[in-house]
Amino acid sequence: MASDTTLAPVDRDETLAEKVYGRLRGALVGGRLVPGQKLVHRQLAAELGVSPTPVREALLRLVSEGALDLDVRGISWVPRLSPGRYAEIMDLRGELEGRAAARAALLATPEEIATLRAIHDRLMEGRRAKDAPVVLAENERFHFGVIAIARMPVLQKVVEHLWTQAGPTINLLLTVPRPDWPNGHPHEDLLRALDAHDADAARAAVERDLREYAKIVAPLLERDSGHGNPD
Amino acid sequence: MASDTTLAPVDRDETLAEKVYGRLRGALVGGRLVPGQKLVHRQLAAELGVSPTPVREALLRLVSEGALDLDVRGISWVPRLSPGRYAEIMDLRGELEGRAAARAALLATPEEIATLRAIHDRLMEGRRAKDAPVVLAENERFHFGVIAIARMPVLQKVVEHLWTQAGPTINLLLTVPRPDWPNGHPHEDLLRALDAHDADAARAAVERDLREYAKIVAPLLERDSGHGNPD
DNA sequence: AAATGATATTTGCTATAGCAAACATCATGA
DNA sequence: TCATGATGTTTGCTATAGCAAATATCATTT
Repeated sequence: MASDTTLAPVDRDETLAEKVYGRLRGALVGGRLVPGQKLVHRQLAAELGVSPTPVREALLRLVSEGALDLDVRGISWVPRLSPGRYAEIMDLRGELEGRAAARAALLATPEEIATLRAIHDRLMEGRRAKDAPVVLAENERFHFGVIAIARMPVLQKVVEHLWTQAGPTINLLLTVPRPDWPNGHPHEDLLRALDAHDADAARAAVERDLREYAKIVAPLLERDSGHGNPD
Repeated sequence: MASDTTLAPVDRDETLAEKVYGRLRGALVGGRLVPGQKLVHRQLAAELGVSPTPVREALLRLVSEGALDLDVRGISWVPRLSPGRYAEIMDLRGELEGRAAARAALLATPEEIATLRAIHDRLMEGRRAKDAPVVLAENERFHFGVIAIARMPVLQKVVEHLWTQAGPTINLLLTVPRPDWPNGHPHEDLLRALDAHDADAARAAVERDLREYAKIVAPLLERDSGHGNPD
């Protein structure tokens, strides 16, 4: 996936700042950081065993992506998403991922579809095993796999940022029993649409996926979206 | 525009990093940084009279927004947009700004529309005076004014990032005579659509604006999008 | 003349230090 | 008991220093 051209692997090792960023982003989208939580860069630095500089850099990057809030004093917070803002994020994801799925339906090769299907199988297996981290990881892989097929790098970055912004809400989801998808999992609709090169069906499948997902999470946000910054 | 509620102005003065970011972003969207240009944080720091730290912070923020490229060695470049990538950016802007305009058509008050119209008048006056900086600034104000009416903060941030990414291309635009909009300026269509609360027409106006804009810029990109990093 | 190699410079990354504002703690006083 | 004020700590921001890799410069060699 990385390079199908000649030579030149040797990807430089990540900087510390990138590692810290990756760790924090993982914690966010894994729901291990709770909304309202304060992130103190010196404390994090001590915990991670690095100097404050790369931690500060990672925090500011997350702020610029909208994944963290920065109050007037420069303190980073895991934001409490208001229901309205959450709805806007999911709405945009639906529009953008739907567009990517439509394009993917036109471009997908059988191999790519098979790869996606394998990801979805692992997702379902993780769900049967009630292994939340696996479910979350494979779900993310699935969604970005579709975007990769569509070859839309700008859209990909936008959705990555939206994904991170909605990340902390999923710990709410984990507190509630997962739905059983009486009409079948939307991913399966999407896979069929890709097989059939049916762009409209692909878009509809993604939109249904996100809509049903949001329908579960939204009510859980009501109680959660305080306005202040209690510490 | 900032606070129509009681008390509490006193917005803390910007940090140096924010000032540097603002200056660099302005240079990007004003076309004063040429694609392919290398940005060396220590040199910039010396020019701006600050230490390397806030400059580095500003550069990395722009990188995370996609406005600058970072090569493997950690050097920041003003990216050369490929025609395909430019098209993707404008396509996404069309979709997102179109959506915002549609919503703005439902929400806009007469006062808000009047404000927009004043902005557009200044834009046209700047154009008659061939004052490019004014035209660019008022155009940006107009587009984000529409988004502000729509009350879509997440979308706003996304479009800001897209705007910055497409920024360096406008110096290409400045080399070419501006079109005369034989069918009238799309902004005027949009203003009429807002007046009429016609969401579909508003969306169409924005999409036409961006499409015709892109039609001018795209051919200019062909020659410009080298792949390498000449210095 | 071209290639090679040594040296000096540049440059990004990380760590550290200092400052000022914010915050917490606690003693004092009404 | 509660308010006030002094003091020490925390914390974000900026500057500075050191390191290592990359780059540039230049002398040497073939």
